[in-house]
Amino acid sequence: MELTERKKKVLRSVVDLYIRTAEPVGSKAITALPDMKYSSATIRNEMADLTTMGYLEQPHTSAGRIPSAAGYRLYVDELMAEYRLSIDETRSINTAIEEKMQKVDKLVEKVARMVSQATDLPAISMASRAANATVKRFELILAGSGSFILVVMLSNDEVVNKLIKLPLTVTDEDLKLLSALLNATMTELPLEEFTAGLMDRVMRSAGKASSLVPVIVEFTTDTLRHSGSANMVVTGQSRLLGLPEYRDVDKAQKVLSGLDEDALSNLPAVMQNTNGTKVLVGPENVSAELKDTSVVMTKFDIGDGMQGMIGVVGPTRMDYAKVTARLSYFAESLSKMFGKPETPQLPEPVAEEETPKEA
Amino acid sequence: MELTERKKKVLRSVVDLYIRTAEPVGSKAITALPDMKYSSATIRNEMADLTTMGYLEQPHTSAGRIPSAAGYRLYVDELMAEYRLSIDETRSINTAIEEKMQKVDKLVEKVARMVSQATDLPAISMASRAANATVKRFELILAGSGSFILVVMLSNDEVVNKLIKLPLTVTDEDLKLLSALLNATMTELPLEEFTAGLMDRVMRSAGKASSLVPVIVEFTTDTLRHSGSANMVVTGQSRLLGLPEYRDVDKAQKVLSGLDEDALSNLPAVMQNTNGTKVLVGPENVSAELKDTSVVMTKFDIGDGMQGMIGVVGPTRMDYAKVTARLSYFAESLSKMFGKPETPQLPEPVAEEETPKEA
DNA sequence: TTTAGCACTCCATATCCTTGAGTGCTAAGC
DNA sequence: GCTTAGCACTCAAGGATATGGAGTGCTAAA
Repeated sequence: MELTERKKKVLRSVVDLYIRTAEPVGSKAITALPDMKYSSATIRNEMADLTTMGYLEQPHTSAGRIPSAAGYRLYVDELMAEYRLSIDETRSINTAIEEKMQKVDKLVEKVARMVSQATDLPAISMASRAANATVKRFELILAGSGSFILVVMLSNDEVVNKLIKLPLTVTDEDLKLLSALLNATMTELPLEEFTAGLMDRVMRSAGKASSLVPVIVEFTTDTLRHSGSANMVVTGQSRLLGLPEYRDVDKAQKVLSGLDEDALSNLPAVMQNTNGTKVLVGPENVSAELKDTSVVMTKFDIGDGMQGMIGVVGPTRMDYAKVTARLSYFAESLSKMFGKPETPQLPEPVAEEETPKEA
Repeated sequence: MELTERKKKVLRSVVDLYIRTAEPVGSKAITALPDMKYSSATIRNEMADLTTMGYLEQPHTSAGRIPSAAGYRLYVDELMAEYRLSIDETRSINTAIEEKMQKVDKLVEKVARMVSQATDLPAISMASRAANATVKRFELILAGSGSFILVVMLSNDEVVNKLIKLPLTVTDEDLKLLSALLNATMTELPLEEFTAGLMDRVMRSAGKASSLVPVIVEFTTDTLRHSGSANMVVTGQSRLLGLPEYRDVDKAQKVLSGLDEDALSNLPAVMQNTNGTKVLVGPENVSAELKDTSVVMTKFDIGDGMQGMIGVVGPTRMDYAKVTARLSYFAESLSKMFGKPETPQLPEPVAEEETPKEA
């Protein structure tokens, strides 16, 4: 059967209405739309066709139609009108970002909160470090007799540290020597080369401080191993319960448990080869628990070779146009903010942080 | 009216039963209990008394009784039988801790997940840094021309760092000088002394690197300001929905939104002067959203002057005995693990807290 | 002081009915 | 040919009514 222009128009109307009302859409409701010049009977025929073509579904004989997954897919890909953010919306997103981004180290969490608030849906936010990092530099800082701080700088400019306490006394001198040794032997190495053999060699050269080596090596390999893994936050789950489709507690629980589990761990894989915004409709989704929901995700650039992803989870009938618009705008603003450190037009040192407010 | 032993026994039975069934408890159900030697009429009289005394409530005339907040309070404080953890339970908690604790920096999150799983309720986990910290030491590490890493060591042995990129070239020499200056002038100072005047003086002495000072100072004050603030994670919200009292979506939403908001920010204050485990029943609770739920919280020691708190949120009829037992055991195990400096394979003398030992 | 008995209350559940929105189909109109 | 008015039919949602049963309070007897 041919998917005529009129059929598309009807389909779009059905989806639009269903997104607004969450109720099955009848032929009469379509007729009432401003630029629908046909009678309800004609619409009924078109809707019957769309149903046999698989774009619409009927909960029961005497109900209106609701879009099927395929219907949403078509809608998202071709039919939906682009949503233009109002100036108000862009402004409120911008000020939100400015206000909240004082402390960058909570980036992931903050972004999740903001996105959740902006869309009134649960939001996912994650940042993944660049994979396959190597160590660029070790620093050992004395912190008192018997304890020191290990600082490991990675090739992706990430820095991790750890306070290590040992039952032996170390001097500043010991640490200087040891860090020189570490920097000479264990930098620029991929994870695979951190073998027992390497550790042995280093320990043998380390002399007095050799007992520190295992702790350091363990922490380092651990860091390298987990570099590249994602750091994910989900917030705003309770917003789901405000939606009519989740008045059914069982449904709600299924979805929520799909959200706070590590069930989302393959999201990064799904987004691997995508640029920009991706919409996963219902069954296309990452996990079984989410098969009755949709996920809209988009990437952004955090700089330093790191990537961020933000997304929201909602019912399949969510307002894709609005959500994708807001999400993209978020991603764009964040990319602008973090992606390019090389745009210092302020004499003010531009770190990842902003505006010293001390007068 | 006198609260006789028999009344207490009845009250305990009512609470026990209600915890199990989530249904109002009638006089007959009490009679059916193994060591109840009285008839239902007698029990009825006792229950009527307990109702007028405010320990029980009646949803409607012809229903059984449910405990009031005061009833739960009494139950928790005096009546409940101590729950003894089985060997299985202690073992599974221990292995969970061992497995998951590889990476300490995700402590808070991991703990929340484990506790939530162990109790089948939403869990809260937080770690608060010691308040009123001062800076013990600054370190500046070159990370490439135009960028360096600022490491700030606090008096509570916490270490924070930040990668700073600047549009000017800094040499290793510059950084050495600057860090000496910082360590000479800005360590051991409480937050209040970080004034504009101080910054001016430092900048004037800093010479070539003076433009770095504002960024450093800002980051430092920010760190000090947020030191003492808590780092909180809530997980397992969806577990609530499995409970009969939250089949009502509106109730569920209220509670959930009370959980993922910052509504919990005054929990630390509530726990301030408590040691061990605290039970907040219903209206005693931290926020209005949680007034129909109970919170069980307990502290543990992370070492380095930092404190952790774990807790769960559940319906007022939750199994207090079981929950508090598991929570305490968790807290104890974690204290053992972190409370003392990290001494590889040295058995340590630990914790003087009371020990629910395995049977 | 305890208990058996009884009348009473009120919720929960099931059943039945009505209502109305929506459909598919047919036949007439353009 | 396409479109539309009309009609019979279906089915879920909501309201009203009846019924069963769990539980109570009270009284009087043991």
